[in-house]
Amino acid sequence: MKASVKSDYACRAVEALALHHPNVRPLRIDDIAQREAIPANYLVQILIELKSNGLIQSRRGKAGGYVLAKSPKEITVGDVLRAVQGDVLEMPMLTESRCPDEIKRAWRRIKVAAEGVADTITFEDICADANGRPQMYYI
Amino acid sequence: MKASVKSDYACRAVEALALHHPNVRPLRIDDIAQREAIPANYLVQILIELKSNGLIQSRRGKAGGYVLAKSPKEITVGDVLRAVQGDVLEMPMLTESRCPDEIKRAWRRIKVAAEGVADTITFEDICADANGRPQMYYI
DNA sequence: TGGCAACTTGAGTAAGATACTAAAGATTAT
DNA sequence: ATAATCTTTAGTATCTTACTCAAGTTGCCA
Repeated sequence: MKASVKSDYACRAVEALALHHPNVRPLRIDDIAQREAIPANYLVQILIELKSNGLIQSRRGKAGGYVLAKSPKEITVGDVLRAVQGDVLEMPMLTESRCPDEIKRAWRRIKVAAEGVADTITFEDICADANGRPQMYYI
Repeated sequence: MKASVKSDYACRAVEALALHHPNVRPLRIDDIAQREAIPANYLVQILIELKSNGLIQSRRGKAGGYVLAKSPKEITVGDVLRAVQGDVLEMPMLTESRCPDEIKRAWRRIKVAAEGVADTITFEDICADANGRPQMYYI
């Protein structure tokens, strides 16, 4: 199992927008790209996916750009991962009949654990952490 | 994040050997391949990796094959994943300086959660599950 | 209303990973 | 000896990743 660069870029882009929230002035692609050191032409595609999944909004034309579609506390890392790659943790073997049920259950437990944590971390948490107020991660 | 077919094959192969344990007669590659519906020529490479990581043992020549190197309760899914892919959950962004610390911490939480579960599931658990004695997964 | 600045869309692509196949070599029981 | 087995290395078709690029659309503003 391996996390992709793309999902990292997506999280960093949403973080940039979350840190900018609730400022109404939209952030331009190039601003996000430069601030987060992400190739602008690649970021374009990621932002489109985040938008089509309702996580961010865009404004076209001059003075255009992106803002969050909802508050940072309503967006989780899990939401971002599902937006850019369909699932937090893809497990093709779960739909393969040749994989025994007991092995599937083991895979599913790992998947549930990862999703559970990803769905727990909001971008409010991440912004607080960025500002030196670490969250109570291990309750 | 996506789990590979290879890691699934590896778990299924170890399960086959665990179900055979503690029988001393080794299982042949072709036996495991046929029972688990894994391409034999691919399984060869996986078994070598499992062996070089000390999870299984081999005997060459006639009447050769594979057996577990230790008891099923001493082998976890995490051990198998580390053997065939180096880590339970690879996260290249954790070593990239461009990734902000607060995002890294979020990734690390997901990684720790997945590893924690993977290291909890032993092949004794899986064999018990296969034999209709489901484990207490959610304590 | 013309033009520029921004997002949008779709096509293309180099490099690497994945999931195999194949073959020659080494070892051991009989 | 020889057959059966593991071992090792090489090769490869397909897919995915992580991009680049260019033409199109929209909206603000002078």
